[in-house]
Amino acid sequence: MRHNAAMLELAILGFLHDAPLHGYELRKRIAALTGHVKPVAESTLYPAIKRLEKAGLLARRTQPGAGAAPRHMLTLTAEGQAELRRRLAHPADADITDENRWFTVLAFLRHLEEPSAQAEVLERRMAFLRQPSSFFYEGDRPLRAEEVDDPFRRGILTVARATSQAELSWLRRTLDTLRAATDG
Amino acid sequence: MRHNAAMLELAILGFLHDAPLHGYELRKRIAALTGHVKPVAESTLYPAIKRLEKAGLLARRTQPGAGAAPRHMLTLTAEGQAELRRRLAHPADADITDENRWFTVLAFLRHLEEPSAQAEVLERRMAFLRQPSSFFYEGDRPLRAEEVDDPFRRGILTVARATSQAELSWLRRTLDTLRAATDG
DNA sequence: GTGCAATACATCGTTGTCGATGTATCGTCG
DNA sequence: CGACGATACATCGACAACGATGTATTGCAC
Repeated sequence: MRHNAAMLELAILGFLHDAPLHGYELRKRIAALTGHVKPVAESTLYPAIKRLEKAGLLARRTQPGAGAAPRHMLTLTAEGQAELRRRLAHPADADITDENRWFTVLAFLRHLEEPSAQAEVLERRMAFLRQPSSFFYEGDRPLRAEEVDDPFRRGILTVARATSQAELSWLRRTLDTLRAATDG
Repeated sequence: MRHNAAMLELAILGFLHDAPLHGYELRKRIAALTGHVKPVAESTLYPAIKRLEKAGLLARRTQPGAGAAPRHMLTLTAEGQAELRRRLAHPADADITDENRWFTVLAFLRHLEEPSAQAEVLERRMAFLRQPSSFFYEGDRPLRAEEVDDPFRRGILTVARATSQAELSWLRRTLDTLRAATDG
């Protein structure tokens, strides 16, 4: 289960948790979710479906094609639902640090039932965003935007800073709500 | 030259343009640049160096190791410099749309000599950020944060919006400066 | 004096990615 | 009626990613 694979599989499991879908429709939904940033090829999606099927996480029933060729309606099995929750509750480190992958986790995090489990995941992201890290260093010291001469590198730091602040403030608001839900 | 490979190769060429380095040092710089978001394994870096060497983009000279094992000092060849500029001037679409890859382009964009060539690349990013795209759709219409119920999906849209606004304003400022440099 | 971390590079095997290509049906436009 | 695009899925081959593992040296701490 390499880098992107985890993300793609998570998206498949997540979408199928909402409703049974066939591959082609799944493909369109994934394209809408991540396609404008990082498109997924058909020849990547179908093998991924097979992997998940082989692992018993989803089942397919062939239906006469509404439009054209026969459709393979895909349904999440009980194990599939359990696996989805496991992956959402305990994402790999790269799922927390890589924005693309993190957004995929967020897109399906509502499938975790416990607000406290959701909060735990958000807290991991918060810890990552809070640690002082840069893209450029002087020795071991992370450089701030003002200390970098190159305007393009300053841009990286400026944008990263704005993103991180916006996300931290959203995380704080959302965690407050989740904690209120747990206490109440 | 698949997905990540392009980004990794660009980083190698970019760092070597500044100064000759050996693989181990290269690895540390790449880790600083992108490692906290998306780490690169040693066993990915060394084959990448070999690919570039084989393509004649860089040359190596073996030196007695300062610390330990013999170092392979890597230098960018003339073709390597030309290739770096080519990749910077004409990035693939995914280099523009994927934030990780885009940041890598930005980190080395100063190696393009012409301010007008730099401006062209920034304009491609601006065009991408300006087109109305979401992560969630109702039919074909992109949904705004306020229209989405799920708090986590709202978070995605909120954060993406803040990033995109911060970056657009930085892009406008920087493009103004670049245009002033071209006119002046 | 020996284990351990850091330096520095390499290879191997498994798995994932993706472009190219193929197959088949249906609707529609001309 | 013939081309074309959308629907719907599949296979193949080349190549990239990466964990595991290996090799070899230096220096430091215990």
